Amino acid sequence: MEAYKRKLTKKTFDNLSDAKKLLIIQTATHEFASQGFDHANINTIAEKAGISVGSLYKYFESKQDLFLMTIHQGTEVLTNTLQSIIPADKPFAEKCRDLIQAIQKTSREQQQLIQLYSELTSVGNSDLVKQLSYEIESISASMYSELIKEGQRKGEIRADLDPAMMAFLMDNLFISLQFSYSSEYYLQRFKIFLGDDIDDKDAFVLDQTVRFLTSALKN
Amino acid sequence: MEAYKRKLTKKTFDNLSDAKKLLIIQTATHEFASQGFDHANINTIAEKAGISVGSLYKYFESKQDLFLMTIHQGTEVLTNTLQSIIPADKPFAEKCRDLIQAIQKTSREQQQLIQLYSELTSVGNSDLVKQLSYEIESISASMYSELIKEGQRKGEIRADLDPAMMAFLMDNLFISLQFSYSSEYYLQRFKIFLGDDIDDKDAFVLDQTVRFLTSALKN
Amino acid sequence: MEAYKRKLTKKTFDNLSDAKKLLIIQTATHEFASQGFDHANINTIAEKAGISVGSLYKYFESKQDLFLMTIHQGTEVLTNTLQSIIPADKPFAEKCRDLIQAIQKTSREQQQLIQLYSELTSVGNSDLVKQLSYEIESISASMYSELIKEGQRKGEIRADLDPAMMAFLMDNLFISLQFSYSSEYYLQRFKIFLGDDIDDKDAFVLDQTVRFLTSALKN
Amino acid sequence: MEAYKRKLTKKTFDNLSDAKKLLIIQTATHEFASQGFDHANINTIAEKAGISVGSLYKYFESKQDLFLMTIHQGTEVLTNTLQSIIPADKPFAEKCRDLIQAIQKTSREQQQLIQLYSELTSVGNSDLVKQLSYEIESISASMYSELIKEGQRKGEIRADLDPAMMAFLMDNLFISLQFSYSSEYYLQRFKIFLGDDIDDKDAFVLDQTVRFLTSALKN
DNA sequence: CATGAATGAGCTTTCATTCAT
DNA sequence: TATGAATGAAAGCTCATTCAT
Repeated sequence: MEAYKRKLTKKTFDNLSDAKKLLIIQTATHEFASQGFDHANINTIAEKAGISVGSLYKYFESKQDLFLMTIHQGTEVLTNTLQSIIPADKPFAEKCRDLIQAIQKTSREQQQLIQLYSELTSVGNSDLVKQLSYEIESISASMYSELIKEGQRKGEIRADLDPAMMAFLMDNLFISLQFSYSSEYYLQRFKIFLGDDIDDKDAFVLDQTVRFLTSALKN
Repeated sequence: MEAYKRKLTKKTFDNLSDAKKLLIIQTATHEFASQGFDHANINTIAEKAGISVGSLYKYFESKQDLFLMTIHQGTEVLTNTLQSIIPADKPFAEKCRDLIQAIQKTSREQQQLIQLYSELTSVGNSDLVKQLSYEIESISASMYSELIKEGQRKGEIRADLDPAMMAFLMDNLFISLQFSYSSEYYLQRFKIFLGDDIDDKDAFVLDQTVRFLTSALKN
Repeated sequence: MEAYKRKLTKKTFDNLSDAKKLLIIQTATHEFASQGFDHANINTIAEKAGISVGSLYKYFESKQDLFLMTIHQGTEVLTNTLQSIIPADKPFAEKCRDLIQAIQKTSREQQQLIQLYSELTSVGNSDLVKQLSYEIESISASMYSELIKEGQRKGEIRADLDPAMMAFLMDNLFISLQFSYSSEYYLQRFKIFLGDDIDDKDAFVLDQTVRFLTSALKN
Repeated sequence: MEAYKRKLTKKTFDNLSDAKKLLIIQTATHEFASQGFDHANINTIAEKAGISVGSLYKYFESKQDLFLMTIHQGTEVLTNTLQSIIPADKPFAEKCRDLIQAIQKTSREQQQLIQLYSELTSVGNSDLVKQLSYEIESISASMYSELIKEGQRKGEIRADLDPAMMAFLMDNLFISLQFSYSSEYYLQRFKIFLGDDIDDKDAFVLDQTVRFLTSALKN
């Protein structure tokens, strides 16, 4: 899995000023998130970022690389959230609550990042995509897994549950929730299940999900 | 939501022999599932189905309509599975087991249908897409919701849980599982969480998921 | 010019009931007039006329033939108007007035026919078009020419003017006026010259055009 | 009417060398004039002009814009002729003669431009078409109108004739004459009225038309 | 290094006409 | 004689990528 490693950006991009790098990333993120990978337009991105296509291709090998880099950047933002919640010294149930609350908050604030992530499937299955998905998913996998194990050590979580599998199920719930708050299609579906006033129901959704999750795992 | 209704196929398609209809649906399903909506090629579909493009456009208004029809067809297959499990006279836990087992089975057998479904987001948000998504999701929504309510009536499921919300969380888990067994990207992710030998772990996944779910809801 | 003669309709069409013939002609006229020759759709015409395309092609060799037939029919209507005005026993000036008034009236009532006529140029230059245009134009040519000659015999019109040439100039004026009342583009132009309230100025246009024309020719 | 203004060409076209611009304009003019708007082929134009379709679409938004640009260019040529004749210090009758002579000359030399103009109607009625037609027609409208008014001030033209209406009638005659010398259909018609030896009759046509026109207007 | 003009394959959709029934 | 399903060539337009300046 680790075998193939390639940088997503060329040195030329790394040498850019932070301001310019940020501008390019933001522009690309916006375009990919709003148009989807296929309909995103490289020329438009270059224009909106105030650089030439020629330069863009000096910084990135291809459209795909640019896309994957925006994902990579976005993931850091999301990972940081996990890092700030999971290691805390709190009971499992409270961490669950914090995580779900964070999802509700970031899904709305960082809508584009979630939308980006859900475009990953459109891109085909190059080695690069595999590498990236590994980077992304293995972080969640190990963090949630650790969270479960810790809960089991502390006696909060049943010992007959497999930590990896529970991490997987938790992540499934969290990803679904993220999509439900940010993608148009999943928002639709959210409303079909719960009614149109989703945005007034944050507390309800939070409460019920915490109950569901803690009850599922608790000793 | 019900206001706008349009047939996905023209009468000319309905008049076709069952064999021809099936061939077209299968060909289109395969193309859309393997290439994604944007990269699917109408000319290729026509050629592989042994008809002319002209005819294809006599049967369907547009590429989008053809796509949505394949989804519609596919959904029926999946819905049938639900219909055969949920009304049964069994305890809730057993129905959960049946449902997850069905997911494991159909996700592999009907891989294309799941892939198709995950393409729905690429298509934009026409009224037709909304109508279709409503058809699809509201069936699951109501069936799972009923399942929960029944469990509550029978005292199997805690009364403090909201049936609609629990239906939503269940469906989230099930959809995630479906994707994990059929989409390349989610399969990757599945393996990152649980190791490469996914296909040998059906029983394990089934068992753990049932535990998780029943424990989450049980009284 | 007379060399090539071919019927525009097949015997099969002639054998149809008058009602059916009329329906086909009206439907085709409407489609060609509103869409233009190129964008007119044979299948649509058949459908709206309540017959099959197959039948339509039994009645007419081609789209072009159908079009030319509608023109042919339309011309008769317009020619009738000339026939009713020119032979009358009135002074030249009054006939001019009658002609222009007729143009104002029929251009609005039979808008489609004029629009049809202006599509003749789009059709290319087959022998059939030549034959048809000859039929149409030679009638006006000879009638206006006779009108002038008669005016000259009666001493109403200057003898130094060539009747054929004057007929040509008159017809130019009349055709331009017809277009100005029926084609969208020429109506625009009409308004640019005379202001937006064209429809309130019939009397004015009539009066000024009669003055212009009679003064141009009078002895 | 002036409200909506859009450039017909993109900056990229303006930046081209004059030779290249001219080549593109000429190629497009030829294609549109010979094939008509609908049958003109963008790929053919690009090929004949020695550029790629991609480039053509970098220079022009659409087929329609390319077409309208060729008209716009053509109009300038025609307008220049008016500008050189109408302001001269000559009697009205002589200006008429000059105008008609100019029509006979340019209609043959610039046949394509006239054919182009007669295609304007095929294009539908976008705002762009309206804008362009306004540009074209209002120039003739005001110039002819001024010509009449000047004639009235100088006592050459009857005071009871409305200048705008007379300008309209004059322009009708002139446009008809232009078409008669350049469009195949109208040339046919010309010959039906005057006989096949049109090209030997320039002097005759000129003389008779001047007589007609001056007599129509003179005091 | 930066630029941005140029490329051209590729794709959806239309519609006059045919012909088996 | 009537039908209408089937055909398939044809055309406008897009956009990732290159490369001369």
